[in-house]
Formats: sequence, C-alpha cells, structure tokens
Amino acid sequence: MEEKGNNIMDEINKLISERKQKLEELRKLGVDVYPRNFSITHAISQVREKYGTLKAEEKTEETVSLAGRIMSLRGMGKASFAHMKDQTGKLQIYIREDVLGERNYQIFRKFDIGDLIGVTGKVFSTKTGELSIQVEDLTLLAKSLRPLPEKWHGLKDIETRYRQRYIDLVVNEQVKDVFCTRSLIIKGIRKFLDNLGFLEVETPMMQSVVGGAAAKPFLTHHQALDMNLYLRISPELFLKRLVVGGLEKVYEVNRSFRNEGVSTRHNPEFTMLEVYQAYSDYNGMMDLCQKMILSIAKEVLGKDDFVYQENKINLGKIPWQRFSLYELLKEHTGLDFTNIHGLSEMRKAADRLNVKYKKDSPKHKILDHIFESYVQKKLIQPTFVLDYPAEFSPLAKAKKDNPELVERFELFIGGEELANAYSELNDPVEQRKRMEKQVEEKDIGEGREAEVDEDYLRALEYGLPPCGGLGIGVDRLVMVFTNSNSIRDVILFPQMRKETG
RNA sequence: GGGCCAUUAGCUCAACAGGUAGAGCAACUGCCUCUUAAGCAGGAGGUUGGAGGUUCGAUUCCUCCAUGGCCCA
Repeated sequence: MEEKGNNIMDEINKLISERKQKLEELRKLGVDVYPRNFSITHAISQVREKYGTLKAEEKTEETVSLAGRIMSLRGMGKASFAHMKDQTGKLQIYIREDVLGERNYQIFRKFDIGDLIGVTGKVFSTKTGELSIQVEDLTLLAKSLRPLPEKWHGLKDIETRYRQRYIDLVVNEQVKDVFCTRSLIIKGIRKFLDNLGFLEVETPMMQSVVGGAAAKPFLTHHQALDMNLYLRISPELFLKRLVVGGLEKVYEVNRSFRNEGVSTRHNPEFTMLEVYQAYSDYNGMMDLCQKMILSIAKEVLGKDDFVYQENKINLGKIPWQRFSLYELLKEHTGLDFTNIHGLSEMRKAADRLNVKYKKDSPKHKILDHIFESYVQKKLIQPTFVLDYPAEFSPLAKAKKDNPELVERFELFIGGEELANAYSELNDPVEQRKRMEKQVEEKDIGEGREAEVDEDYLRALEYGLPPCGGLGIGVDRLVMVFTNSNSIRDVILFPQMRKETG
C-alpha cells in the first residue's frame, strides 16, 4: 500500500517523470537502458596512478575502459565535459561529437547526472592539466531516475543521510572513508588475534536464556519449536562454554542486541569483540588489549597518535596508565566510596555531588552516574580503571586479598568506555550463589524472565580453566579512530523510526 | 520518559515586527568543440512536515501530532 502511494508521488514529481521520458526516448533509439555487464580495464585510481604525472595537453595511446556514475555535466554544444566517479575516485571525461558520431552524441545528451555509464577512450591531460579521458565509446549502464543532491553543498540533512545512506555515500566523500576505516579496524582485529593463535567462532544470536550482561533483550518466537527466544545481549556465556570444551583461545566479532534507548552512543544492535584466553587473567587481558589497539592504530592510521573531539590522544606511551576505581573517585569527588555501602548512602553521595538518578536506580547505576559525571570525561589518554565492586560484577573473579572487589578493568580513551575485562569466575558454587542472588534481586535488566542459566553452571562444574575475558566495543573504537561523535556515523544503517508522510 | 531546537522547491539556504514565499545548484527551452561551482538568454517549479485554533489576513502566534537533532533521566 505504501509503495503504491510512493509511486503516485513519483508520477507527480516532475523531475522523475522527465527522466522516465528520457529513458523511453533512449529505448526508442535502440539503447538498452539496463544492460547486463561492462568490461572494465582500470579503476579510476589505477588510471591516476599510471598517468598522474602527464603534463598539460599530453596524450597517451592506451585505450582504457572505466565505469562509474556521472557526478557533473558541462555541455558546450558539440563537446562536453563530465566528471565520473567509481569506488576509487573521480575523473573527468571529455566527449566530442566528432569523435563519438552524431547519433551517439545525441544519445549522450539524454544522460543525466547520476546515470551509471561505461566509457572507453584514451587518457590525456587538458590545457589546464587535468587528467581526463577522451571518450571514444560511451555506454549507458543504468539510468538514474532520481536527481542527486546538490553538487556543491551535498546532502546535509542528517535524517536523510541516515535513512538513505546510499545517497550519503554517493555525495559525501568522507562517509566512505569512515566505513573503509571501520572495515580495516575489523580486519586488524582478526589479523592480530589470528596471529596469536586465537580461533574465531560463532555462537548463537538466538538464546533461550540470556546472560553475560544486565540489559533488556529483544524477544522473538520460534514457530516450529513453539518456544520464545531472545536475541543475545552478549555472547559471553557461550564463549566460556567453549573454553570449558578445550578451545583455549577464542574470539567472536559479534552483533549483539539491547532493547534500550538510542543515543549518540547506543544503537539497539551493535558490534562487540569478545576474546577469551585460558590460563590468563585480567592482567593478561590488559596487555592483550593494549597491544591490539596499538597494532590496529598503526595499521589503520599509520601512527599511534590522533585527534578525537579536539583532544590529542597518544597510544604510544606504554604501559597505559592504571588507576583503581575508588582512587579516581576519591581524587575527583573528594569522597571515599570504600566507606559507602547501602543504597541510601549511595543516594546521599549522589545528592551531595549533585548527580541525578532515577528513583528506582540500583546502587551500581547511581555509582555509574557519579563516575560518568566526575571522572569519565577526564580520562582522555588511554586509562585502565581497575578493581570494581564484586556486587556489580557477577561473572568476575574476586581479588585474592579483598573479596569485596573483583579482578576487572574498563578501558577509557578520549572519555569513551571502550573495553571491559575480567578474570573469569570459574568456581561453579560461587557462580551459582551470585546468579541466584541476581535472580532474587531481579538485578538483570527488565523485560525478561529472571532465570539461572543451569547449563552454564553445568559447564562450569566440568571445570573452566583460569581464564581472562575481554570485550571491546567495536563501534566505539571506530568512533574514536574516525573522530565521529555519534555511533550513527559509524553504523551504515542506524536504527530509525519508521518513515512517515 | 522530560526539556530545548529544527522541519520552507529534488538539494543547500533566505523571507524585518503577522501582509499572499525568494535565491543558488539541479531540471527544462535555446546558443556554445578545453570546461571544471563553465558561461549567456528565457521560461517553469511550493497545500511552507500534518491537523486544528487565534486573526480581515499565518511560513511567522497558540494547541496537538509526526519525524529528526542536542541535553537530561
């Protein structure tokens, strides 16, 4: 129904009907407006590499074939210039009636900005020294029916950019760069871990019992099995089952889903890296994390410093600084949180510090808020924050000398939380106690049955080796490396409400 | 969930204090064989996000709704 509505809209849109008319005229002239294929000899970047040094008015004898989208047109009667664009760059083409022939030039005059074309011709340099193709043969590869955004200002409307990313990519050059960097970062992760002998695995995205984090899940239903399933909020418990099974070094680049608010740093589906290594612990994970991010920076950015949100960040000063959570809180708030125990004391501390919280916020959420407002934004250079309270970290192993704290760290760069890691709790009896307590207190996030994952506990009972686990927010890492201030700028198709109107 | 802001031609933006909406690009019709934000001439393009209200008159003021952005929860 909606589609029909859109088609009616299209029909009344003058610009589109003009192009449809041209398409019909081209058909009448015997042009296949949506042909099957086209043989390319070069990408535009290859032409530039090979002939970038041509002097003004210099010609070559090599015939090349390129394909791409028309981005601009400058007609001058019996000759025209245009720019075409492929994935690798832009190049000027020069079309003359006396070279192309009268009929083919007439056909060309029906082309529009946005059309996909193939050109065959010789590389040359114009009077002003711009590398160009003297077109000898021109083929329409696909007719474009919708006008592109303006050539100079591009597409600025943020909503349209996110909803119609295909056009954002066509007209806004930097957007492609961000997603190329994203791809390189993920490649860099795989290369780094594979070289260390880690095994990449895939675990269920649809889980009947959710775990590994406190968050509201998405619910779905399997018809044939007639059972409810949740989309995973984390792959953690499955990856640790694999370590029980003897896969000692595993990782998963995983899409996870959380049924919570959207913001500049939260998309309902997001990408994480989770890594588990048997016989290691959170110290080992700190070392791994530091080396991995540094190696990715060198590979992707070619250096170990960069600018994020007007701050210069230097990853090269190894080891990265480490502070305990309570130490940082004391330094920045003046309060000693080791003495703050109950919920009411935590509320008092928040009130005193002018930090707002919801009436039903549990203690750890309030502490998070205090940390975010007083400490997090100041952690610009890479910083490991260590030793979190045990009551907020049910899957982490307690510190040997202080059972109230766990062996856990979070990594902050540029004021953003990028990683979270612990020495994994492998005592099945202790794990059961903590899970049962969570279920009792319903401290797992709303929207799901509070349920102990019995199969996970059974796996632990067989024996999980001492193990370090590390999670890295891949979207956040891309944000930091590409200096993007919204997660929506690093996700190709961010979640939006349904389009209206 | 709350607050503030935005929504005007295909795109980017104007419109004083409420007086019937303008420009550039794109498109259209001509002219033009080294242009490059090509140029010159001409004509066209709008239910100002939607629905109500106030007013002689609303893009402008008010209410509600939709979508988006930023901040807070």
